[in-house]
Amino acid sequence: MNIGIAAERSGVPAKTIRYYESIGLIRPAARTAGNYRDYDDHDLQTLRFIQRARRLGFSVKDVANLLALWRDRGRASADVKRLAEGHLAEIDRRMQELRGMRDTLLHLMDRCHGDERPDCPILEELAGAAAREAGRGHRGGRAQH
Amino acid sequence: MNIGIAAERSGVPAKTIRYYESIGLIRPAARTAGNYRDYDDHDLQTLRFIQRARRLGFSVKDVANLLALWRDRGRASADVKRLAEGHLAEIDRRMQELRGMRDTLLHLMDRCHGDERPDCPILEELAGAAAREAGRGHRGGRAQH
DNA sequence: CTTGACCTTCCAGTCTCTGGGATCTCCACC
DNA sequence: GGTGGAGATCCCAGAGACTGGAAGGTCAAG
Repeated sequence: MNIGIAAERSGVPAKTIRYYESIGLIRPAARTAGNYRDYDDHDLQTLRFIQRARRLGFSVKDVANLLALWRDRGRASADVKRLAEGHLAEIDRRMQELRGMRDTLLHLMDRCHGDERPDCPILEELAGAAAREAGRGHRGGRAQH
Repeated sequence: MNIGIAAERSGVPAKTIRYYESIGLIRPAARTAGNYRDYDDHDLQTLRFIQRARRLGFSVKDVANLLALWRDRGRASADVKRLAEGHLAEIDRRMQELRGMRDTLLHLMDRCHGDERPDCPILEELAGAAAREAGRGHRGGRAQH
């Protein structure tokens, strides 16, 4: 099948399939007489595998490893799980980071009137209010970092 | 002061300061006779402002807007707050996305033995979740994209 | 005057695509 | 057989936000 059909059926855009081939994530596709890439059901399965892994946030590099494990009938499931654990840790790290940002941001926003007046705790804090407030003993000026 | 000192005191790496200048986020620094960039306390304050905003996850583009609002004594705090709200929404969106990945990943990992045996639900799901999903939740038309 | 830290500029690479342009091939229809 | 249009090919550039490295200029200390 042509790349367009493979794209449609796998959910991976044709452009991205070519890109994956170019970086070696997937093997070069078979070619027709007219030099079109020619995919079969097996390729489709691989493409779908890749798409699902990417949707779970695995990097392309991780996906390459998962793919290798998938093809290796003698793999230990521990190897797969270890990879997944690493990824989970990364997800947790990113969530933690976002949570910290969110908390600080909400705190700042709460104290900003959000009206036509120019005074704004958000800008003040970004500008260094924490230091000055700490010096003056002004309340509520605690920085997260 | 030299860029190295400014970097140290602001927490923004020298390379990044040059980068910020190159993209117009900060104005070109003054230069010494030897063509070294020369920063004063005002520049330092700007750099620190930028760093705090970046730590809160604001994009460089947003930071440029925040900087403009900061310098505009006649701004309305509502404008600042609106920008912050947009950013908060983006943070929430990303957290949601990560939470979804995390949930799915955890679900898969729970069912994987993680031992020396090769059978692994993580790989199995990546390889064929769609087939089962199609059986349960029918997808009417082919993908449009 | 030499040494070495610090500075300069510019180019390339990261990561994962995505869009665009020029050109080529296929297929259905007349 | 001709034609139109879809869809294929290739390659370059850009996005976001830096980061590393090369090749060379400047400065203060010894």
